[in-house]
Amino acid sequence: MHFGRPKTVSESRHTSLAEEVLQQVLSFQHSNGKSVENILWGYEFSLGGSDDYVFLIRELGNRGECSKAMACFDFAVKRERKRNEQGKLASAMISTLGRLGRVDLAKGVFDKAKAEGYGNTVYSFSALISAYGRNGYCEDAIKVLDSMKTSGLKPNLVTYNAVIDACGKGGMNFEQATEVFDEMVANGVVPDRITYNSLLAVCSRSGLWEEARNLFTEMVYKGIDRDIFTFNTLLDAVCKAGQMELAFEIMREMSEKKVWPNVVTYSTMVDGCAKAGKLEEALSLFNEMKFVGISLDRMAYNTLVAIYARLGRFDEALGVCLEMENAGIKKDSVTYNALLVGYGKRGEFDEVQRLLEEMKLVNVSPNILTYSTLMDVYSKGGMYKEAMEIFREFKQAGMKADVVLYSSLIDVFCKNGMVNFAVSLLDEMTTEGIRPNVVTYNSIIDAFGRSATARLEDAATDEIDLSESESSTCIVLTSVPESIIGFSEGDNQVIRIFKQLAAEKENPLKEGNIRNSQEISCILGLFHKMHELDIKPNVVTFSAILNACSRCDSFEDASVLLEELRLFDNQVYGVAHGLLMGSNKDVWIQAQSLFDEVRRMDSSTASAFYNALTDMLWHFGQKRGAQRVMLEGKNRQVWENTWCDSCLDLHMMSSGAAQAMVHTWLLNIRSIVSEGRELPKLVSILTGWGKHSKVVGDGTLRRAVAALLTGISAPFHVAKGNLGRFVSSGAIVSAWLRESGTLEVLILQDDRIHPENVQLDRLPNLQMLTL
DNA sequence: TTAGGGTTAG
Repeated sequence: MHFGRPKTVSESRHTSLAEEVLQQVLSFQHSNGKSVENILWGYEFSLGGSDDYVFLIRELGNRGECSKAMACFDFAVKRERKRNEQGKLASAMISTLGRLGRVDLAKGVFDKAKAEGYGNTVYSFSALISAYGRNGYCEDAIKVLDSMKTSGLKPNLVTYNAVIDACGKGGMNFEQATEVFDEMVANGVVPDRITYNSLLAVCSRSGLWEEARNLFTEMVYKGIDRDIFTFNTLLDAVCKAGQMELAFEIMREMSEKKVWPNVVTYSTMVDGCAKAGKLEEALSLFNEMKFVGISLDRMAYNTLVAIYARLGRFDEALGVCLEMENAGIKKDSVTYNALLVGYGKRGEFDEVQRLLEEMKLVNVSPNILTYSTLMDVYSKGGMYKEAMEIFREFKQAGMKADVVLYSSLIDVFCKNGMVNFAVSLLDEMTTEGIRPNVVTYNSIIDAFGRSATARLEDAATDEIDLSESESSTCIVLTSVPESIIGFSEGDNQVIRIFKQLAAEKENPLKEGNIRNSQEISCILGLFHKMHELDIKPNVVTFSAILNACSRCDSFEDASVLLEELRLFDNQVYGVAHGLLMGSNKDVWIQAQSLFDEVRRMDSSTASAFYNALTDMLWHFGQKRGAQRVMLEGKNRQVWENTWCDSCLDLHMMSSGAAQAMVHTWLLNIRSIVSEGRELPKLVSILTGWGKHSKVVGDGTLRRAVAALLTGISAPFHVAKGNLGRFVSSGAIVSAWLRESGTLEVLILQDDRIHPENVQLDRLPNLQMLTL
């Protein structure tokens, strides 16, 4: 009935008396079913039938008063004699329970309604589908749709819309949602604006921004109006894909179409900017929003708090909290979690403690996100005792671990060289019915890339029960107890591991090479499992695989890993493999388009990929390729570092990328010298001393650069008081650069020789290098 | 029956 037209907000058909009753029921403290019933008895003959009761049920639901709403429903359905009116009440109750997240109760009402003869309606089926859908039970929603047909009912527009919506919320893919869409059309039900909006949401959740744009165009073509939901959902799809230029274009378009951006539009855009690392733009959108007179709501405030907290701009984050509370919105668990992440990641554990106490004081209970966050930041901060306490608290709260909590634990194990425990935990979560995701796998793949076998052998002699393990170097062959998360304190391996980690805190992880075929086969096993579970890899996976290649002693082992990369993504493989084999023109064109895609990601994701790719090339002696990739990254400002005549900043670079850069930079200042110009008085190379590496103080980069400088006899020495800074006077460096042999050592040569590319092997274009 | 936020990988 509302095809192509905006759905009008239906006139509420309740009486004013119903509002009075609502207030009475709401103000009734400590109410149980009985007392709500008593209030309702008092108005039995004055309330205007089921419309009033539907109003009460919905409004009580909106205020989270689940049991009062149920009491109201029970009362109303008992006094109602007409079946269709009882049916209306049932649908309202099912829908309300669905919104409250009480699917179990919704199903109960549905079953009861059917048994008592008023529930066999399209409405109650649709309501149940929606209840399942909004709580992520997509398969149940589809089962209800099927059962509806066997009950002799014809699904209508609302039913199908609810099913498509359920597909989106339950994480179904676009094809499956399209099947429902096709079935709907085949049954003569004409899709409307909401159908399309829900399909758009499916696209948004599966990252299909181009598909979303096609649907949007299809709506125009079919003459279906596009409303604020349409635009916001499309924007969300586009933002989630990091296509921010397009997002801004769409936002302009909506104003032209007189669909005015609202608080959701702005929050979506802000989040998109923030995720793409464009924080200044995100903040200025907030200002714009305030300027055009849109007030921030709870979500918008929380988004803003999260951005400031992540940036470590705590004064501003707390300022926003204050502003929010002044607007009458109390900090909730989302706000607290955002702050906890911010302080935790920066190691400000006193503040973490203070916030935890504050939460308890104002009765905001920690949820699973709070626990995951805390365990993660404490573990990463080396505070294993505290992490263990949080784990205990989490167990005591009776919560069930989810994919993030498992992944976080898995990562802690991986970072501490206990890959065997990590893999067992992966098995355990799968058995528990919790589906690992790409992050879970990335942690473990990355750990294999670092493969700290040495550390694991030490662990075998420790308190943890590894007694059955031979001192084998194959990590996964060592057996671990059946249950790691464990049920009781006594057999809880997580607690034991935390205890052990706390006891041997100062024992940094040694990185080693991938040494044996068993380890390779273990990684392959992981990849196969990913394919089996249909877990899509992402750029982090690719970086981890490339890093693992860099840890392979033999080219043959690396080839096995690259083959896995090929199975995942032909383009990334093509570039990595092509560059490794000695680049040619085609490979470089392919590489350019890959780099264009990487550019859309935030800077740390992008730099990690460039780092991994350059390292792999450098490791296998493809130094010219490494240099080329590094230059590309530099031109695209991947590392945000300083490059000038007096200083080279190598922070955040992998050792391969950094070494390639040192060569390039020295060639660059050599061109200054050969033009007869003078170098600055002091020239320096900054490597940092490992503050930014995963293992504090590790300084792998510093060591690699030191070795490189020694190797080419560059006259730099470590700066006084700064281990991570190499300095020299401009005059000395100039003299060295003018020496006859210097140019030759600076120009990178490939270690591997590829006869097929000989004609392409020319000296680097020095003009290109003068940046 | 439809839209936005907080946790995990590099």
